[in-house]
Amino acid sequence: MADPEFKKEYEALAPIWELRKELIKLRLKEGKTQEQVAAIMGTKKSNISRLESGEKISFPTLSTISKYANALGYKVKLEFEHISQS
Amino acid sequence: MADPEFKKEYEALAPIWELRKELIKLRLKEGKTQEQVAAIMGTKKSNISRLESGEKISFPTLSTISKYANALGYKVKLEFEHISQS
DNA sequence: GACATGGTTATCAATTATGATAACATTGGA
DNA sequence: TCCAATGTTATCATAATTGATAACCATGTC
Repeated sequence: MADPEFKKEYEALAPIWELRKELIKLRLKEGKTQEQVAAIMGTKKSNISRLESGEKISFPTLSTISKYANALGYKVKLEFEHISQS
Repeated sequence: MADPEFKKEYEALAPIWELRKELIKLRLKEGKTQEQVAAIMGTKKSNISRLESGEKISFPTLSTISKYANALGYKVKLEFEHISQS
């Protein structure tokens, strides 16, 4: 974490970890399994697993996130927060 | 719009139009050109144009949206709204 | 008119995300 | 133990996004 390159990478990925945690939380809250969500989305459970906690992190498209949310009865809302100057 | 298939397509794309409008609004608010944003993001202005208002609509990745927002001094925040049952 | 600026469009290559299948790990219950 | 359910991982094929280049349009200014 002392390595500025690594730190930058880590910080860039942080939002993805947050998102994943949210997705899982949402799914459990609605009492659904990965397989059920997959079925509604028209895909397979392995893909849901990858989306939620796959080893190789990727940046899903808005389409995927939206489909996932819809499958659980939610819709996605995007907001932009101004970063305070230092 | 009477065609249910078309209607479904349209509604699925609606969030993208919203996002695009927001991106443009944010950029203008910060007084930056597409070329300036592109430079900060490490890409070209044509790609920014496509992202903001390209003819062929696509669903950008969270990575792209995040980079764009960061280039303008913002960070992306995702929220999930429960859809009321009908 | 010539020119610079900002934005658009078309195209192709490269990268990345997604889909599908199969095998495996883990857990809990009968 | 055996079994079913749930989630994970690996792999490959397909689809989609993104990058880069170039040409173009529209506008305003000299």
